[in-house]
Amino acid sequence: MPMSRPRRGAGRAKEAAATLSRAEIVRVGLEILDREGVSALSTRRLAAALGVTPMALYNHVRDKTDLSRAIAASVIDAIVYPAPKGHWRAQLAGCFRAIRAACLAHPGTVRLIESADDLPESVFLPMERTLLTLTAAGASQQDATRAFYLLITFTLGQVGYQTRGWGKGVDPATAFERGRIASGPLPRLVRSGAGSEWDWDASFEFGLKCILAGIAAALPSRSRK
Amino acid sequence: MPMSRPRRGAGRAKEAAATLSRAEIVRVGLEILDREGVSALSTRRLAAALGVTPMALYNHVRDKTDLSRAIAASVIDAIVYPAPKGHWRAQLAGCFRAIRAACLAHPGTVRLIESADDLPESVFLPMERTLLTLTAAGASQQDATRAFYLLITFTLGQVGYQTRGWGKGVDPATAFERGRIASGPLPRLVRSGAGSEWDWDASFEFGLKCILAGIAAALPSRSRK
DNA sequence: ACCTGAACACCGTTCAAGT
DNA sequence: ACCTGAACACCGTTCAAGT
Repeated sequence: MPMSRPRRGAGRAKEAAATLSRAEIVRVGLEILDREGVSALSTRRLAAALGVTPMALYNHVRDKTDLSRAIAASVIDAIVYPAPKGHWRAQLAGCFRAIRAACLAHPGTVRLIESADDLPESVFLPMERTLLTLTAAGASQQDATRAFYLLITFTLGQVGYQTRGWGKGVDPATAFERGRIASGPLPRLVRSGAGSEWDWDASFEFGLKCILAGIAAALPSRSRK
Repeated sequence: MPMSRPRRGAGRAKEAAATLSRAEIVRVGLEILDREGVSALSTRRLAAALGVTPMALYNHVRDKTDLSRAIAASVIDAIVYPAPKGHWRAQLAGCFRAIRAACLAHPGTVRLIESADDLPESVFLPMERTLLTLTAAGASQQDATRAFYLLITFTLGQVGYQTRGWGKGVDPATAFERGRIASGPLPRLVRSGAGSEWDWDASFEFGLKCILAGIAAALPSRSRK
């Protein structure tokens, strides 16, 4: 029965990986995620790309959840935060711009983070940074934490809409005529320019500016400047 | 071969639904989603709950994507927005508080929206409202659109973290000792009070206040009040 | 028009077996 | 210690058939 067994590197497997390792699994997993999206990231598909049997993965990874989290962590861990110097506004802006850039470089990551039950520990790093920066600027521990949630939901959400599209495939100008929206046409929306050519960079910077201005207004008055 | 066929209402199927319909499918689907989460929302599982064969669903629903979107739409469509009266701040606050309340009432919805490629048309309703309110307050079409993205990412993201937890199962006090975080302990985070007893309502209101203050500051000076 | 039943190509994962 | 192969309990969906 065991005739020849020329499995390794056969077929579509582009990785002729000599040795299987957790790092290698994560690397190729991220590649699949970037190229073909979350739905393509299956254990069987990944194993095939590595030229290996599905069950071989389980020697380096506990289960699918562990795998997904490891891939997400590999992106988040690679973020380089700018040195925490200067005005607190600049510190926070730099921190969340770095997060955004990292997630945009690997578009599937946000989806992966969103569908994860447990997040990798490294997400606590920007949180700790934000808390340090804001408490030093005079915010209470509580307000600083609230501000972090505000900043992280905005940052990740924005990347999410940018990468997967918002209302993709729906034309607001005709949605009403086709009877799909109940309450009339959407003239403002039609003229908003929100579409495939929307400038997400500018949109992010606008939101960031608003948030930082709002946080400044929430700081105790003596430290507001 | 066709011996008795006592299928309907047998076993665990709690719905003895006389007639299958799109509305009924969506209703029971939302029930499953609320009770057991997105992963339990499969066509086969749903069909069983309806006391019907999986393929019966396909007479009322195009595919899984269509089903998911219909369920999400049923939640979003049910949102009642407060009358657009009073100060623009109050209008926007009311609008997004309504969205938040609706999503919190059906915790799986955010997950469903996040993993949908195409969003239901009804998401354009709060968008149109936001644009109307803000342009009336003096904002440019572009800034109003940016402000909407800011508000919606924050609102949905916040609900997402609230329902699925943020860093659930990770203790920031010990993450470092266990070697899972690279850059030292997280004293600020430990003392932040962010945990299972975190007050998400207050957190949302804080963020909303910041955002509205920030938007106000971005309005042209003559309409800022 | 609506539903069933068998089938297909996928999943994640267990378990016993090989080296 | 690491990998394979067969198997199990699931998926979404097609297709031919029933009423």
